[in-house]
Amino acid sequence: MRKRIDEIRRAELIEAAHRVFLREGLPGLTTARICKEAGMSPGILAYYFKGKDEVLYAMVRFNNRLLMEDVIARMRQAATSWQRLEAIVEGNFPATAFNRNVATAWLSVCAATNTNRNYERLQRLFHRRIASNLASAFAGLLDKRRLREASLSIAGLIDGLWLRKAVGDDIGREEAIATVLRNLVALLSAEEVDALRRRPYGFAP
Amino acid sequence: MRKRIDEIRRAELIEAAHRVFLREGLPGLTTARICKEAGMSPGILAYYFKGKDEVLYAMVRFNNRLLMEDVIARMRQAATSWQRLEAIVEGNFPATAFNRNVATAWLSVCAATNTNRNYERLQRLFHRRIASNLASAFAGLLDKRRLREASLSIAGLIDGLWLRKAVGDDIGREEAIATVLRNLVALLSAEEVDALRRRPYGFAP
DNA sequence: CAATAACTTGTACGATCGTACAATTTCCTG
DNA sequence: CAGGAAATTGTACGATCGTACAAGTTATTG
Repeated sequence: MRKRIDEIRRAELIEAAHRVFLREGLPGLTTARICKEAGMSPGILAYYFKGKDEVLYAMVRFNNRLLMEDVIARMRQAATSWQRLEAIVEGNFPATAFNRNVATAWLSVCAATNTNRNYERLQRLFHRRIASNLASAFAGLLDKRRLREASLSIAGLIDGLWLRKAVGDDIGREEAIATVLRNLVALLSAEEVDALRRRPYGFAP
Repeated sequence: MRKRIDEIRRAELIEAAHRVFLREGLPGLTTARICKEAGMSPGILAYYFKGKDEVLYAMVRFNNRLLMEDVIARMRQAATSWQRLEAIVEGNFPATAFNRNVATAWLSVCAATNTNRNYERLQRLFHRRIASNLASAFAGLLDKRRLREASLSIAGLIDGLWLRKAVGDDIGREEAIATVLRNLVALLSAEEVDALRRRPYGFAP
């Protein structure tokens, strides 16, 4: 039973940290507030974690995993390469999460990447996953140069729209998705778009 | 002579704050470090500024103004609408500033926008300027809907590429500019691009 | 050359944070 | 029901930060 209560408490603290993080921002995320949010004593954090940084790391890791799993689930339901691309884009703008607080939180983590090695590793992994997913959807259709161009454009635009959301721009989820997909279509020729739409998932070049 | 030394010291402190900011990040930007960087006593900051926040505000404001003036200077040299667009894009990736530290600093400011009203006002103004510049370059060519689409894509992609730079992605200035311009061309029809290239600056619809 | 204003220094105070730790309570087991 | 391990509490310590302020130095002016 020891293992059980351990993981329960850790999960509770991580969830509490997440709520505080979204409400107070990264500078406002203190150990005392996390414990209070979880309804526990201020000292409890040091018992289940090595320190504050470990909680943060676990929190970011958990949310990245959540987003990734959502994207993967969407991709599994895709029948064509085009639907796979839609799944990637839509998955990167979760309906319940595309708001200013979440965007700001995400931005804070990116900003902290420069000083915190753990964050950097996490972000790098996260970005590689997106690039890998895009590459699989484009597989065999684009050469290396154009794949890089499309990936950078799509991934960059997704991040950019999140950033605009963070600074208060009035962008809706549907508009964000439409904007990315519009750019995606524009970057490809009509024949390429048609090929993506016709090509079933799992197509090997 | 009072006004003179006042502004000199203020400028020195702002410059010192800027250097510390780029080196240590937003969390590492302390009053003591700013003063030490400027070669002054720790208490001097309170004499020339109301507090730390005012220094930060002045610093961001100063750098935004610098970037804006560069963009405007480039736009003045443009002979056609297309060159105006190039000026906007190139001006948003300054050769000496498109590096990871600057990108991280910029990101930190965006992340702080949610809690700091002054930052929010500054960022909002900054974004309006870019939107306004883009609108003037597209004037008469695109209707309201497509203007919004193009502005959101271009401005979002610019911000997104800065974000990728901040998290360590290996993106060069030329590649960033080329990516944005490539998307811009893709979003327009061949006739529209041609019209932009032919149309002299100052064209009235 | 004073004397008054402007400028600069160094320090000290209060607040806040992360963390360690002894004390206390809860829970399980033999 | 004991008794020891696990879990939780509350506090206290050191470090760091922003700011205020008295004291000291420099410059200006009558």
